[in-house]
Amino acid sequence: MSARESSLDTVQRELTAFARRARAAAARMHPELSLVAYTILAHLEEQQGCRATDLAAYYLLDKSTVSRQVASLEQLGFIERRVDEADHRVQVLHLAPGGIEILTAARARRQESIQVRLAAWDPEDLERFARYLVRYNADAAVHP
Amino acid sequence: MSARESSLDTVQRELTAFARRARAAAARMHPELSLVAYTILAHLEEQQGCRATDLAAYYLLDKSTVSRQVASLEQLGFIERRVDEADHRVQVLHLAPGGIEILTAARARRQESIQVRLAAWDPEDLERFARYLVRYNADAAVHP
DNA sequence: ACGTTGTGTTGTAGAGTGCAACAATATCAG
DNA sequence: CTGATATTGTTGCACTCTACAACACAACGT
Repeated sequence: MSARESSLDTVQRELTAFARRARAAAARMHPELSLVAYTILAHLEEQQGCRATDLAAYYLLDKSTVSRQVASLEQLGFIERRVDEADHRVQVLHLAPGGIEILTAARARRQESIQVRLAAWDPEDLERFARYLVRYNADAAVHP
Repeated sequence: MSARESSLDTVQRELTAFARRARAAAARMHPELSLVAYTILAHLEEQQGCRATDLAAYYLLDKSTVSRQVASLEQLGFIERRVDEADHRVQVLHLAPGGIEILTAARARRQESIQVRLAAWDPEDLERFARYLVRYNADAAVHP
């Protein structure tokens, strides 16, 4: 096996292992907010004015799944749905005050956890790791 | 926000995004093998002679969940259960021929996909990325 | 021998998901 | 303008994954 194949193999294996643990880890960190819910709220914070269809496309979810998640998040008072005036089929999603609050709390707990976990990392390693992850996800979006 | 905090934030966000997509991506790549099933088979290949309890601990799953997954995989002919002679409570799990076959096929498809995705990466970047992921997962195992 | 601990199974309930069918709105061809 | 088609989102349905609780069985300690 070449060095390149070996690296690819490692990347695949480690990412798979990570993905497998992520859901349970998220549930432990913030039981009140599932990984999907957390992700949607974080996405809405980044990109104010998101449509449900965009979320479905980005996270590879069925539109019905997103529809239910959104309905649930709205009922909990975490997000608001505003009908787009230009296109009455579209609902534009926004964070509600309650959503901002719980997102902030959940993220703080996640950050605390990751800070402990990566405390021993050099700043350069951390920065490079972050860049690699961004690049990987960008590549994954192009070659799904 | 300091550079370190910014990097931590990016790592967290990108890993979350990745985790969110992993399941659907796996389902697309090998519909006959769920992400959990694939992970268990790969784990068994690496570590011949695994106990169900070890799998549960490693992947943060309930023992009942692992029990059902294992039962399903055995019924499909992908793994074998052998009672440990030294401790009759323990079932040692091994890959069956069918499991080796389907694991090989699924991994090939995953590798093909990841190869396309990371085709433009320099070997050094790839190698560093792989090392970072290994280190991250090791840290995550220590600070769960 | 008996209580405790460890390993795995089964019952139950709930969340997450995809597919198919549907309603409402928008767009485009004629 | 009108009707066909496409887009956006919801609902019904079935299935998987999952955790928790209760249990059975084996092993280990006193």
